[in-house]
Amino acid sequence: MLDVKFIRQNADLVKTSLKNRGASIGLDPLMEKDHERRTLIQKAEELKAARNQFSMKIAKAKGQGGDLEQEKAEMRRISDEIKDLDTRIRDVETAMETMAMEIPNIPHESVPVGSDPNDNQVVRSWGEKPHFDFTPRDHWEVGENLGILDFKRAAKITGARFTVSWGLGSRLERALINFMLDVHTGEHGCTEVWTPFMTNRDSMTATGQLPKFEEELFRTDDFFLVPTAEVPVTNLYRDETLAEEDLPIKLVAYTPCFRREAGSYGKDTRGLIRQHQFNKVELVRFAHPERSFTDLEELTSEAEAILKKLGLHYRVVVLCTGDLGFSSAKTYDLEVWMPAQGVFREISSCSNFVDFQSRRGQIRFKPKQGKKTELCHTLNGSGLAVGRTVAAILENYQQADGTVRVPEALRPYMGVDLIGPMR
RNA sequence: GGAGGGAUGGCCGAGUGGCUUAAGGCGUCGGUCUUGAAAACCGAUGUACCGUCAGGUACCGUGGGUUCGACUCCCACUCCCUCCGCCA
Repeated sequence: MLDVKFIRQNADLVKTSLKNRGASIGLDPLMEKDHERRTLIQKAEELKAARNQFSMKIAKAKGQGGDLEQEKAEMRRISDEIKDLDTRIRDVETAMETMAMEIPNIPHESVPVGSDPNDNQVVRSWGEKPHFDFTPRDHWEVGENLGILDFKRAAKITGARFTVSWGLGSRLERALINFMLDVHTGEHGCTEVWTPFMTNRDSMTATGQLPKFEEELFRTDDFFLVPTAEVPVTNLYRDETLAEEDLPIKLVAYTPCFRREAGSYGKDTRGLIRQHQFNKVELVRFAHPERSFTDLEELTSEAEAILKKLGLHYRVVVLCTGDLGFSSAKTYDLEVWMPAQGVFREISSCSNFVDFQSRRGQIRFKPKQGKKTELCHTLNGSGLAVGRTVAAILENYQQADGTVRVPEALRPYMGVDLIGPMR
């Protein structure tokens, strides 16, 4: 959420931001409410000052045995008026909150202006496309032929867009999770956290999933299933004040992720690319505002490190204003090469939300030299999406006979060099 | 599911209708002392909103009510804790 005062003072900037994002909402209704609110507050505070005066007078008179009937009557009138004004103020503020929640973050100045994914810019790439002497098969075909991926039974147990993995397929999933966590904790200095996989409404609101994207979430009667570890991990410090010297705080968490994928019917219906439930190792940072964009570069390179160790060809793309997520000020997508389809697929998304989430969640820090408490900047990135990593490995490391070589870095975790057919 | 207890500043914690401008402690910051540190002592230290300024207002879990006036009394709700029951 943006600060209403900031919107008021930087209306042009916010309007440009909305236009560049292709957003359809305007600022005028919010600004009108803002004006109304300030007028009402001024009136109410004047009356409250008067009420405090009268109250003091009555208290003193009572001490001297006096009885101020006239003042009491006046007080009653003032109190009624205050109550009325307070109700109106609250209504206006509720309306403003609803409107402000719908305004997306302002893209950072370094973000290219554009309308759709075609305007995203490739920043760099790593590795090379692997060469095949045969026509590479899609990962679901590789997995089903080996008997390690089982979409049919998953559909029977639950439904479409779920997966069962068997044997070394299951082990690959687990190996990747452990491998990623070990790299981020051991080499990147992240602290591992284990969180609830369901959260309440306040947490979903702070990170920006609610109120706008409720149709994307699975829910129980009481809670929402996490669509990403970003939600529980970022909310660890909601409504807390951190110490400046503790920043940046670097966390990493594994969670399953649950997404309805509403509006994506017909897209990626086969394989592991778009599932209702998938595993992800997530990097989250709480950063000092002065260096959060440096933190974004670091965090992105930490996610890249996993792809490098796995020997997977990828490229880094900076999202243009039109493709940028609602809460993000700047996002790099890591796209891994998928030889069967001959395309790069998103496998990680690394974003700096600046103070957008921390304002909603009141995540703050106290500067050392007696300055005012400030909002932290929050960042996160997949490090990586595990299901898509499995897909990438199956496609990039497949061999003519249908077996799949295990990337060097993963062998200690897999216990084998080769994934052969299930017996 | 049943019974009971609780929610006050960064943290702990006192506070039964108007000197609450929220006691006291811890922590933090500054100072004195010290070669330096610790200890001791002295002082400072909440957040947000309105206003160009002066200044003003609000905030003791949330929302109502009573009252001239609510941290304090009444009602409802939320969350946390303890015990019992059930249970991986």
